[in-house]
Amino acid sequence: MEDIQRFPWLAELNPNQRAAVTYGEGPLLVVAGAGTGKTRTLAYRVAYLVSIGVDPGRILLLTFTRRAAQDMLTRAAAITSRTGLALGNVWGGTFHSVAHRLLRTNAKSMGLSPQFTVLDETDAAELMGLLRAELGFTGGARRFPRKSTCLNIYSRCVNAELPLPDVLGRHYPWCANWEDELKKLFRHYERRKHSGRLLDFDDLLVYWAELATHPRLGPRLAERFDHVLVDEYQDTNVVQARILRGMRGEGNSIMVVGDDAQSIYSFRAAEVRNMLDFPVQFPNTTVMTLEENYRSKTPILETTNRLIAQARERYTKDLWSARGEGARPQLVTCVDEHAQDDYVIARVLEHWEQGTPLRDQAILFRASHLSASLEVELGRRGIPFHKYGGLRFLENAHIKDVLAILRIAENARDELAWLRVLKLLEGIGDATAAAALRHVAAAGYDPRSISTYNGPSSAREHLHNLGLLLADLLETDQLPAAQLSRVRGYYEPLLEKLYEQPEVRSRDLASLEQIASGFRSRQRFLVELQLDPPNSTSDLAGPPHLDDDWLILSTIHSAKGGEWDVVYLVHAADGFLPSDMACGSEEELEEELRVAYVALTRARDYLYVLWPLRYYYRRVPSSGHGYAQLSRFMSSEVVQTMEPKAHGVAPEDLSDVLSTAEQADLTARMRSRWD
DNA sequence: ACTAATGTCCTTTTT
DNA sequence: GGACATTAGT
Repeated sequence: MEDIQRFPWLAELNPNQRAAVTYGEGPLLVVAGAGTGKTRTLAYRVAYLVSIGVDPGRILLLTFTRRAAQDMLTRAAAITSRTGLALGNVWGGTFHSVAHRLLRTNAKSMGLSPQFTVLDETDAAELMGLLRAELGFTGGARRFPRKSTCLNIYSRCVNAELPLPDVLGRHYPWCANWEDELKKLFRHYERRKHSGRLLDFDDLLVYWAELATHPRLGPRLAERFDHVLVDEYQDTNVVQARILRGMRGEGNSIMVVGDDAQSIYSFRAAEVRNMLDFPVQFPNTTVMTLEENYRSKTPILETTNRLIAQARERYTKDLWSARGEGARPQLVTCVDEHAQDDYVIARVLEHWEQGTPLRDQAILFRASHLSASLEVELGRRGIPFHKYGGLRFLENAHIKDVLAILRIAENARDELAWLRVLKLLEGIGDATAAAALRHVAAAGYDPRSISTYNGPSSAREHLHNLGLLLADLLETDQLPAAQLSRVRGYYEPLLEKLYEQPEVRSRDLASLEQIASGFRSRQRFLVELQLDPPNSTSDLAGPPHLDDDWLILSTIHSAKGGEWDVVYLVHAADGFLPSDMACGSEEELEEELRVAYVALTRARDYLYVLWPLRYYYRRVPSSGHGYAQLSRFMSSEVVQTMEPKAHGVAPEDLSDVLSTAEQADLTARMRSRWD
């Protein structure tokens, strides 16, 4: 009460939220169901702490994405500004980005080179592949696990803190007979990373954990912060939990927020137990729960409550709506994928005509490729949209090529970057690239020395130019965008020889340069790009115009934390949701159910669940004859439809009408049209 | 010895 | 369209 008089904005919270925001000493676990104001609570908490005099630079806010941290800090700043207070420099970001920041300044104390560079997932897999070949594990009678599998196994060992045999037995039984080879591979992987001054994503966490739990270094780090706040705690892994235990010092307090019903990252070794066991790991924890939902109208919430009621194991209770009655969710059966596209677009336009902007409507799907036909159709009809998730912009070959050149300038010991750049040249393959790299190593890793490598004549001029380019990047003090521009000057001529449609790729390089223009140092540009890659087409587009409006397309995973007036879940068929990739165990299926729950709980006013009855182009996993089945999670008892009949008309199957000879005649005529 | 091209199989979610 | 193995070509 006293607090409300001092800070009137606290009256904008409900009593439970307010209790969490103004909570005093000791660890705090907030179990917050979907739409119960989790983000709001964290933002107000930051604002509150700053308002009562906590130094913003001593607050650490850990979130799942960079965007989430920014959103919260923007909201917090808006609140404090109402009492005439600036928010200041709160430490905010993902575990990985904060880890990077801490390791960059503490590299020496951990025995790391301060010039280390970061390997992203594909680079790490590439290194696994390289070592696998060097160690002679490839080419035998028994097939060795592919490089990405090797990395996944390694990564799970690290992130789950489990020994190799356990991981193999539990998740990769078909690789169990390679245990010795894998162990050797991982040993070499560690060595090679160290000699190349490289850290992979997992290293960022692990080194931070080592720093935080070290008997002498840990306490020094912990006393650096007064408050540590963690969002989406249900999706952290045991290394992150260890970091948090280390970050708990004498005088500081820790607050975590999460919802076990929304844990959807166990494929990345996230551990719900982190959240459930928090009170055990942090003695004297206070637990608070938020159950009042401010997002969804009652019929939607009843549906999502019924949906999650199918979960075998669950801790959070049912939510109740503060928003009252509204339209019932609709389960829509479509004849095929095109009918689904048509139906969704028709409803989108209908809602738009009734006043709901496109940006307040979202189409959600389990896997990125499931929106392909919809994207084509939206493009054809001129309806603007932005897609979130599954972009893999950085994994495009031409983007990787260009960035590899910058990475050499940053860390000349990065052999992966070298090999990639060298193998672009004509006449240079694995063996010559490796020889060229030995030449550079012999010159003390001076990148300029590549000029003097006596390679095949077809590549000699390019090698010379590469040396000049690298010298240019090293010697001058240009901004990242200018450096990228130089790199493009070297690379664009190669681009035309290397790829089919160089214009498209060239445009991508232009947007990359656009992104680079936001950075002042090459190191920051490279690292930020790796740790926070563009995740949506809007990240790649220029700044939006005020009057622009666009529809949202998103993977369910990328939609986490979002909410929209109208939500369409498409491809709600067995095999897609749950994904047939995840039907191997009870645990995986449970997680798919939670994925479905995350999807449906994004809706505020209207919810449509759609599934196509028939698939033409893709094999349908469960029933082999082109017909799908409704998602096992979405029975009519769960989503109570008002639209019993199927939408769309299937084209008649004419495959038996023509004889084989007539078919051949038809195709022959089509083929010879230009003769 | 090395590179380039061809063929076959598989295709989730992301820091 | 990518990973990987195999084959053709220099």
